[in-house]
This record gives sequence, C-alpha cells and structure tokens, in this order.
Amino acid sequence: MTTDHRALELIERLGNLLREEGRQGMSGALAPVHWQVLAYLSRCNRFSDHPVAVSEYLGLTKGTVSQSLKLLEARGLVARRPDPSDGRRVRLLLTASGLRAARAFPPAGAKAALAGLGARTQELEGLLHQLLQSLVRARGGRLFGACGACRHLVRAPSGLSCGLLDEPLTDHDLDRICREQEPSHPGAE
Amino acid sequence: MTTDHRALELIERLGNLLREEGRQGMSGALAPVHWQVLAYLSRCNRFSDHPVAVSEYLGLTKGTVSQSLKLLEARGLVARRPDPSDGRRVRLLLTASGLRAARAFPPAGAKAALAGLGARTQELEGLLHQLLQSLVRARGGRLFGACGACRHLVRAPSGLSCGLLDEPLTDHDLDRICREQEPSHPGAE
DNA sequence: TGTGATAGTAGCGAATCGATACTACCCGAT
DNA sequence: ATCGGGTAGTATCGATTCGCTACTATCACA
Repeated sequence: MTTDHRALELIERLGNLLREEGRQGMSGALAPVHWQVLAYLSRCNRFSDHPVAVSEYLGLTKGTVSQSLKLLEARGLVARRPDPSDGRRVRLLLTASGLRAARAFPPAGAKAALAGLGARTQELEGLLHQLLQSLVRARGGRLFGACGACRHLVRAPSGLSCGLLDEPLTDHDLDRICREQEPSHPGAE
Repeated sequence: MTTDHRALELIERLGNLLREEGRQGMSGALAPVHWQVLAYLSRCNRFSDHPVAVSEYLGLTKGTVSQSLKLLEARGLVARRPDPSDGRRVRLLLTASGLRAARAFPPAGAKAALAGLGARTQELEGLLHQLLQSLVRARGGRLFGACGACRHLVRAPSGLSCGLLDEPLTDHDLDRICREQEPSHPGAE
C-alpha cells in the first residue's frame, strides 16, 4: 500500500539531483529552469518555439516563463522575433552561445550514471514515457512528442506534411518535439 | 549520441510535473520543497531526523533547509527537539497535522498514473534505483536506503542491531531510510 | 587543552514563481 | 463591420527558495 509510491519518490529525488548538478555545473550563473528552457528550445520544432509552449512543457505559468526568457535574452542566449503569421506570437530562437549552453547539458555525472545502465536504458525510457503519458493525459496537458510518431503526420507522394497545421515537413522535423503532437498509436513516442 | 539523454529529459519533466501537481494540490500554501521535507521526515529513521540529513537527501544547503524548517515549524507541521546525545544536533519530528500532510502525498493524479503501469512498477523502481545509486556514488553523496538492506545490519540471537551506530533495531526500523545506509550487496535496495 | 571537523542559525541578495491585471491580436458570429 | 470570447504575451507585486558568507556551539581526538 505504501510501497507503490516508491517510484515517485525516486523520480522526485533524481529530479532534485539532476537539477542541483546543473546548478553547480560550469557557467553556474544559470538556474536549473534556464537549462531546461534552453534544452527545450534546442529540441522543439518551429511550431512550438513560443513562450506558451515552454510554459506548458515545463509546467510553469506564462508569467514565470516570460521573466525567465527576459533574463535569458539579456544574457544573449535567446532571441525573440515576431511571428509573421500571428501578431500575438513571439518566436524564440537560440543564439550561438545559447545553443552551445544547451549542448553542454546534461552534465557529465548524469550522463555517466545513465551509461551505467547499458542496454536497459531503452527499457527505462519506455516506462518513463508511459508514466509521463498517463500523467499528462490525466491533467489534460500536452505530450510534446515528435512529429514522426504523430497521428497528424501525412505521408503523401509529394512528401511529408502535418495534417493539422497543413505544413510540409522535412526529415529533420520528424525528430523535433511539437506542442500539437498526439501519439499515432498508444505507447508511441 | 543524442538519444541517450532521453531518459534524463523524461525524469526531469516528470519531476517538474510532480512538483507542480503538489503545488496546486489542496492546502496549497505549501511549496514543493516543503512536501518533500515532510515526506522525508515521515520515512526516515531516528538516526536521520536531523536538518543535515534533510539537506543531503534533498540536495540543498543547510542554510536553505534551516529556513524551510523554520517555516514548517511556524505552521505547526514540524517540531524541533534537542538531541540528548549530541548537543549540536536537533531532532525533527512531524506533528499530527504534519503527519497528515505527509500522508496526503503524492497527489491522486500521480498515484493513478503509476497504477497504470501495473506490475511493471517494480521494474521501473529497480531501474531508477540503480540510476540513483550510480549518480549518488559519483557525487560522493549518501544513498539513504533502508536498514534492512544495509551492510551494517547485525542479526544476532539477541535481536537486530546496527553495527555502525551500535543500536538495537526493531522490525519497524528496517523499512525506514537511514543516512548511514550502505547497500549490503550491489543493487540492493 | 586546543585544534579541527561538524551541526545549526542568521542575514543578504538574486532569482523563482503564482496571482492579478493589463495590452494586443486573432477569429468567428451576429 | 463590429462585437465578443479566446489566446499570447508582458508587467508588477509579494512570498518563498536558495546559495553564500559569517557566526556560534558542540564534539572528537590528539
């Protein structure tokens, strides 16, 4: 009865340790949240590089994200551009140093620990993903999966495209995470 | 090459979601860290109910923990007592309402999501634990495992005891997490 | 006795973060 | 064509986190 929370405890504790490791890593001027924002921006596709997407992905309010972005912009890691197709929106992009910072994550210790798992990493990923999926579903949130596993993906003879946004997709797009993604079949990434 | 971080991303994201779910749960006056402190205090044994232990477990500095405890004490969730055997130490204990609050964690959504995994929960726990272990080892931290799986556990005819602290242990102690714990064999919980 | 390590607190400053309030813009319906 | 609801983003405020430094008290050991 009490034992079934063990996994949740572990996840929280691992999250804490990862966060803290990021904090005292090099260029320590960045808070954990900032690393996460940079990591997200380096992984998301061009339909998901907006402040709202960041706030949904990280589970923060828009106000909070707006502040963090202000700081990141002031440090030259992130740039803002107006979205030509929607005047309300702002598109975020990593600067050269922002990209460099994002690549420096996760820190060495965490990577090494993960490597120690060897082949079982896949297994862990699968389980975590399944857990995330049901948690997100219960909260009515978005999953932020890759286009390659999305039910909106259209494979036409003329090429790939997104059926929801009606936009052509390149191979490069398929791996990036998207705010609108919905799994094409249960359990897909 | 880039794929091997996927699991770390998932852990961080799940950690965020869990934290946020705790924040907006009932009696929302508590910050996520406070929940974690309460949860820890409800799970630790009598050799580990000190502020330093909390700070090591959660990966925070003692100063930070000291402040959080001050707040928790002001709200009547935690009480302090001097340790009779060591004048420097303070022993922490949950009040009745503190215990009630700790039991209300984790929130329903997370529990339901975990239940969805079914029997594979064990598997997930094992993998996470292994990951935690190597991460902690790399950082020179402490594992905080249960006495039942500790190499200092002595099973004498007179009963159980801790060989390191030279203290008798009851059955009830075996499940509680201890700051001094070292696994009795690689992979043990 | 004294020297160093450990436990805990206090105060400072920067940053997170939610809440609220506000502006700007899009879109659909009347 | 304009009205209204919904969405995107920002600004401000106050409470809290959190690392840092500095400080005291206690223990352990020589």
